[in-house]
Amino acid sequence: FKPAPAKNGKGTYTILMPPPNVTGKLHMGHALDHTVQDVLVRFKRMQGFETLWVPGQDHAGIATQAKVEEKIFKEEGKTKHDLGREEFLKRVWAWKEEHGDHIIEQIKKLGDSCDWDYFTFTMDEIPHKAVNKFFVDMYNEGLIYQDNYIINWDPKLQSAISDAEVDHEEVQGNFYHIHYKVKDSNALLEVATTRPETLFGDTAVAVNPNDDRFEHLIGKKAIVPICNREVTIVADTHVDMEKGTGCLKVTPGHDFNDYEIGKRHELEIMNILNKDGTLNDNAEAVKGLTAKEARKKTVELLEELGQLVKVEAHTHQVGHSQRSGEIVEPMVSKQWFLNTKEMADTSVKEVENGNMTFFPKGWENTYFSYQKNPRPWCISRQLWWGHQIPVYECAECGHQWASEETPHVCPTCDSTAFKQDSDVLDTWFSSGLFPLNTLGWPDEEAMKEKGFDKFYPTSTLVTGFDIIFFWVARMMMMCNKATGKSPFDHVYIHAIVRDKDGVKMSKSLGNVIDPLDIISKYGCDALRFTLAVSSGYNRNINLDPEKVEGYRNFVNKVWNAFRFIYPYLENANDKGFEVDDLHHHERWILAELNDVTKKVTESFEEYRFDDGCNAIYAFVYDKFCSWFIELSKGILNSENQNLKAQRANVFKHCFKEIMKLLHPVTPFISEEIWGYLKTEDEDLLISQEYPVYKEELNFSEDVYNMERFIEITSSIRNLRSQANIKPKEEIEVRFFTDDEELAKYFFKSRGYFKELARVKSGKIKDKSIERPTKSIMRATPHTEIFVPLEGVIDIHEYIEKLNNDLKKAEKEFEKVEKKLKNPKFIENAPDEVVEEVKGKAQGFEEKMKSIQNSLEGLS
RNA sequence: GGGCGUUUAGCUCAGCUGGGAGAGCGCUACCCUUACAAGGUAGAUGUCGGCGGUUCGAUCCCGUCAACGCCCACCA
Repeated sequence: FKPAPAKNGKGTYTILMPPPNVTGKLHMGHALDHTVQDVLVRFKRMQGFETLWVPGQDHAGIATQAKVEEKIFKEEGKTKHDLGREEFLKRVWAWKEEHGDHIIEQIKKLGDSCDWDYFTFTMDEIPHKAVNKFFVDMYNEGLIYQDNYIINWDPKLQSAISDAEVDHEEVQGNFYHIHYKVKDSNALLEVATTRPETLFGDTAVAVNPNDDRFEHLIGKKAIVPICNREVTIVADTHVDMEKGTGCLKVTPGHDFNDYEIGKRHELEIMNILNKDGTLNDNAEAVKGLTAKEARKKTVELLEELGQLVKVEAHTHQVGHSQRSGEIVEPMVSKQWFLNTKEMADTSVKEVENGNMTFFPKGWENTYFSYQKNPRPWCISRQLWWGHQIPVYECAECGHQWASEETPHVCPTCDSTAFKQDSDVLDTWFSSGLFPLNTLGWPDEEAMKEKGFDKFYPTSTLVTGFDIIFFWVARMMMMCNKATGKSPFDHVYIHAIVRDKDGVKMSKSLGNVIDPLDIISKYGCDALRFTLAVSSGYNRNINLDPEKVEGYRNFVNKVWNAFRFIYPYLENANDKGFEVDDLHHHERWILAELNDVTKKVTESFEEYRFDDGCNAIYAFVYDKFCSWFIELSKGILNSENQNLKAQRANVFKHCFKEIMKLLHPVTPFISEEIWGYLKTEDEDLLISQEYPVYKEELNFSEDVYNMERFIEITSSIRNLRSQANIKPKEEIEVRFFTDDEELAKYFFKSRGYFKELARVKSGKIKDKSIERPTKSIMRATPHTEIFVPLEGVIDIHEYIEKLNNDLKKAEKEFEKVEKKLKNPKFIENAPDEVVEEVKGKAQGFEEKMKSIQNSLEGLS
């Protein structure tokens, strides 16, 4: 799994594994994500690239801290504050040591061929250094700053969270219409709000400056009900005259819009909430209540005062914390921010100018939409588990500075009485540097050792669309800022795995499919093949275990095919084969193998795993097993040692190539079978060279003939089935064709018709000869096939069948004939298309004639 | 409110720059045929969401309508 020097003039190929959380448990999403990556890595490795797949793990600030807090409270009845920061962190590390490996062990069951020596935990020393370096650089550039700003507050976690961590969900609420009195006037302002309890934090009422209903009141004072505070009536264009009552209460401390209005009008910001989301002293009348309780109480008080005009039902979007599920409270608070304006610009440009490409391309839009209007990223979290913010403040002189290393004294006054900021950084701040820190950045020695210059920028990032902003965009921004280069060339966004009905899997719905269960039931290769064959440029994969079963059967088919061939391989002499000596069936299968090689390679290179896997499946199942093996049985069981040896050589060659083609997708079975096929000086399959398309193996004439052979054989079988002829019974068949070349080929293939369709004897004549009676027939565009009527068949049914065939042929004929009669078609269509259509018309006509003749003979 | 996507066989989906509609699963019939019944052989099934346009020709390009889904947005 370690990078080996590149071969065949190839370069390096690097993938970073999206690091699973320490608290994580393996799910289908991982299985898909890792299957795709492992397919790519094994494919590129075999192609000769110096290939590195870097695994890692994320410390997952909030999730981990919450888990450990819960455990301690359950077992000891203590909170983290009872233990203190230092002791609590010790406990988290202990938990991590004990349980952190769980998901890693699960991942290994998927067959990931990543280099575990590169394993990086986001709280390791190097990532810590990276975080500190990046932070300090940004701090010194002024891009990281501390500010009082309105942020999303999670009252349950009691921490700020970023905009991206807020999900808006539809909630059934009410529109409360409230009367605000106007000072020195009898006028009443009707204000509509969904959150009456925030009126305690109102510091203005706003109307649109162009709204003549309220024009005369602008600049006057309104009186906030219950607390009777006087606030100014301001004019602001943000107010929508059509919406609500056209009159807006302004709560700059607890609403993002109002905050902006407040800034424009220099309004006072009033905080009415405690950290746990309850109302504080500033809302005397509802103090200590939760927001929900306070809302009820406020409405009651308003009713008593006669200032509640009406209540209307209203559905609206309310922000919920992705982490805790709690309703998020906008709150003004002192936090650390990263100004991402320029970084976002750069990361957008990098995609626009093609330095980084999305597959499928459509995801660009999503990526852009997140970054066109970036707001400052709130990076501080009021948690303990994570990278503590490397900013220090001196108690003596008040100096604040950022430092990569823990300082000994204050740089301005030499005092030792300084304190580090107690907040930690958003987990994504360290994940955003993952492409750098996994390769040793910023430690020069580590960078050298890990080959930073060789492996950075990485090649492909494989992930789901849900973290395009969280992770992809942040890596683009931060890594570009740090190095001037985008962290990857390609981003492949794969689908989301859903249940068979297209419903997202969730614990509560009980529709979760556990990859480990699937593996133990059907095998890892079957799961991998299913996921790969389901992955292209699609957005959803509806995973039905029956589908996995189907591909398990395919893996089994491969095994059985090998089991059949294996004993014959002792005839092989490992000399390979001379192209000139090849039997036409051998040329055919080699040409087909050559084709599928090309198709698979091209498909994998553009992340069309569906196309690639389908191509292998069809080749192995239909071409190789159904036809080549069947066609070979005669030779394999014959006494002709030369032919047997050559066929064994071809078999061995094909099977080895098939194992190589399959290896990226089904590494287990292919490596196992390879063990029986390889020569002594050949190494493991994983390090073999991937098959390459060769022009000289493109035997198109043999492919053309074989297609005819298959067509005729199937037709004979069809007739047999129609006449209820016993499978073992041998029959006489007569062919009529005017194509001399074809006739020769059929004659040459007579032995194979016998083996595959139980044809006892067959005469090949041209169409001028009288057709046999007491027979049933089938027509192709070039050949008529007659089988004597042996069993009992329903003559009416047979006539109906012929009529059906005739109708089909007529329909097809009419279609092409219509084209040919259209002078504009002849004039405008390319010559080759016209020729093609002419050929088809002729073929259909022949077929029609054949069937008509036969029908006439029957009547 | 803004944006994006999807609509093709019973189900899940593929159809690249326009030129005779495909796969897997499922279904039907017959078969323990000497690798494979987790199999074999044969077979049935589509107004390519509706309407209009461009074109010699449209599943594919343009317009429009409809249904479904997703994302973003400051909770009046």
